[in-house]
Amino acid sequence: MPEESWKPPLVMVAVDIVILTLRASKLHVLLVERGIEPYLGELALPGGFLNNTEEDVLAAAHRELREEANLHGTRPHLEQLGAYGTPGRDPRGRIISVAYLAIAPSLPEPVAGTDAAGACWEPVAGILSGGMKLAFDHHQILADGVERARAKLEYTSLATAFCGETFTISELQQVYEAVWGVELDLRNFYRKVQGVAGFIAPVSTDRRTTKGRPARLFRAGGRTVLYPPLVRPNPLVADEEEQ
Amino acid sequence: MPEESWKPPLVMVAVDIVILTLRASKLHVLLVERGIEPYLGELALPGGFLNNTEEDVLAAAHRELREEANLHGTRPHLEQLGAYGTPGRDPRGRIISVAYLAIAPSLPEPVAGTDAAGACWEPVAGILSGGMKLAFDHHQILADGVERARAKLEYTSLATAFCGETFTISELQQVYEAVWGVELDLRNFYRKVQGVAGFIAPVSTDRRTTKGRPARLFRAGGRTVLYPPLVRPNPLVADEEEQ
DNA sequence: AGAATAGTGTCTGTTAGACAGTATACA
DNA sequence: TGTATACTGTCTAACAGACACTATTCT
Repeated sequence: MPEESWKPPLVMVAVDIVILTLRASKLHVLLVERGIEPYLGELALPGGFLNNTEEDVLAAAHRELREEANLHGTRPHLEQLGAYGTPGRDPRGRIISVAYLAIAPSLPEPVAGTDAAGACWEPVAGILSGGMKLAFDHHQILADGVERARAKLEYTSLATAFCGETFTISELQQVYEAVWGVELDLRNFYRKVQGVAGFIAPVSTDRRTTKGRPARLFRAGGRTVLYPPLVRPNPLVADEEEQ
Repeated sequence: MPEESWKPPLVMVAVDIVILTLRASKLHVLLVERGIEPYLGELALPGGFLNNTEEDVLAAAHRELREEANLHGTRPHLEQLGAYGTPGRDPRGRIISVAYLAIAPSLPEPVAGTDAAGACWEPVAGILSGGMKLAFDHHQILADGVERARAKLEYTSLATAFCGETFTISELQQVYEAVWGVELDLRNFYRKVQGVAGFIAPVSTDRRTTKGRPARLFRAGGRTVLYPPLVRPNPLVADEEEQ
């Protein structure tokens, strides 16, 4: 038990961000090549320490997001994943990292972040299957972030955060298929999506595509909680658990 | 941007725990009366600082759980809710609190925690409706914890964590009704619960109750992820949002 | 037999999944 | 009119919600 003059230990606080987007109909995450030790030269999630004792954690996440990804104008979705504070996760000392999940619309231009030297979009599938190692415990953080995104697609309008201001229904379907890693029936998807009140709202204009019939445009409806939810197909219930 | 000799700021790290249980068929949370400033004498979630620089955050949560609630033998469910790190949330300085959600079976005995002086179980409903103020940002943490529990009842076997080693189906139903704050149809509940493979497993013995036909006993089946999920009734979809 | 609690069975409207055809635009 | 893309309609099996009765124990 703490005595009278006992002082709590001091630790460093960092933020790390799982920035997800769609590129070429595949789920990608933004990674940076580390320019300093430890893990110099290896790939890691973008992030950094709090600037000062007064900086808000969420504000720090927003700042890192701005520095690393060049999201001109767009206000991406940003939510906290949790704190990762196992001793020894960073050889520099006791560091607690607050992880965030960000969802960005797929931008035509490549990364070209102002700050981080080698920033790149990497396909998530290859990393999760163990084909690529990340620094620190970032593999776990990424896995948690992807699982959060998959789950929230079911019962929130998070999918629209992957799209631009306006989008077509098949673009929205590609989001679900890429994040969930499944194929969905086109007709059932149309029916369900348009059946959830307030999920998507029609926009008068049509988008001219290369060929064929132009698709109708939609924007995110006001509703953020989807009811009834869009349930993902049975994941062949093998019993695995968190914690 | 940090320069060469820049050092990250140091902050204090605490853990706070939302310990939920069922008492008299109502959802309760464990609160303690603060014995020191700030918020001296007010009610707060149990918690405290890391013991030392080497203590794991999850281990600290387990330690606080052991100190505050006397859970003889039972291994309660414990999962992280997230980090709460807004500057100014604690007048003593910059403190980041990692919040945890714990679910404990309802014990017949009152609290009598070894450590905290005035620990008591308080009904959650009254607090959430604004009828009771908590110290710090603990009202928000409690609200997040309850919402997490409500959500996880749908698609995980979390409800069994509210029960003892063995339980009857109507006891399980009382968990759902208390946490969700709704009434469920008894017959549909029996059908659904027994339809989810691996959710509950029968135990040969019957429990002698006061009167009437003895109820069959079950224990938690191996499965932690429920498929199909037990969806809670439509919450009259009014559009509210987190973040 | 009555009281008290435990546990089924059925009916119906809705939904999910599977599937094939029609519509619109451009060359 | 051919091609390429966008969209819609139907059928069926399963499920959800509503509802009323039977079963077992003790006194």
